[in-house]
Amino acid sequence: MKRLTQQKVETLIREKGLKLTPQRQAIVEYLQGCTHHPTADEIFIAVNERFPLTSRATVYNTLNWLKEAGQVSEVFEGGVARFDPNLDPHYHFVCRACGSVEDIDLDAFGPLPHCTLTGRQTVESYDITMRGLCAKCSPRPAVSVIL
Amino acid sequence: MKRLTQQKVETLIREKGLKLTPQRQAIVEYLQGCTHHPTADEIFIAVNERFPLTSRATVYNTLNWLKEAGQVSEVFEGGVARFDPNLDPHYHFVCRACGSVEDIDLDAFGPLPHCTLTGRQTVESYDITMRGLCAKCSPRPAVSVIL
DNA sequence: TTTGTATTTAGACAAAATCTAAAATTTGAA
DNA sequence: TTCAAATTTTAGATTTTGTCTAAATACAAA
Repeated sequence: MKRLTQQKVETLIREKGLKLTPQRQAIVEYLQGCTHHPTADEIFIAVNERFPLTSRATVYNTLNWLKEAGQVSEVFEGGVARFDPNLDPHYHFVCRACGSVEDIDLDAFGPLPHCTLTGRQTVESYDITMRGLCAKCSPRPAVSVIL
Repeated sequence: MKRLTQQKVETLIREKGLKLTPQRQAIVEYLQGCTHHPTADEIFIAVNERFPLTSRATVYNTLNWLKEAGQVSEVFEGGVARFDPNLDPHYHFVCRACGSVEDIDLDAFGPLPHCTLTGRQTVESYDITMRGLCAKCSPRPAVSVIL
């Protein structure tokens, strides 16, 4: 399971002659520890708990650089941009009730059928987004209880 | 091939006791004639060519109503909301060079393999977005020419 | 034509993201 | 350890996208 790491980011920063700042480290650490798909604002708030004067510009600059460097991807759901530190190829599940976004492993789907487009497009990748109700929001089957 | 139509929208408007205004008609006509996936602003500009004082609020209100009524869908690509008058189930292709969004017929893919999620989610639908280069942006194979 | 109600408009407002110039920090080298 | 150069950060202004509001207007039924 590949994921954004401090170490990898540090290497990339050094390679490009960029600077390792505490703000950048805090953003990466937060993303690394994330179990969900945070918005820029969630990241901004989290980083400000550790570095109270971090500006939004820094958060956006860092996120944009991480995107370009291929260390996070951006997922748009319901008009909201979210950031995804999961570097393994994967799909997404979005709950229509609570809006949560879950990662779905590639092999939940099995191999996709070969796809031939008629319009001479060059297909390089594809995303699949499943929609419905997440476990928490799904109605549970009634359970019999012996009293 | 199902598509948003004036007639269907008029029927829905009457059914709900809403009013048929020239602005609404202009928005629907524009969407109907669209070969691409316009943004709210493109629609705003197009409608204002015919009705110069149409406000953004009217455009957004109408688009939101059309969405609720199931007569258009909203596609988010690259952080931009686009509107889709194609009512047939379909997928999308997005060009990474020019950003254009094309509809891909459902059967370009063939039947999808059965998908079993382990997390007790209830899957109701899914979207597939293919990414790559569109026909215009794809490098063409060299063609031999007899001189 | 009249009337009641829905709709439109212009502009205020809000949220998300980008840009700017000045101040501060990082880093490599002395 | 100190210095200098370059990058980065900050705060706030700005832009973009979308929503909300109150007053004016237009639709549609009688």
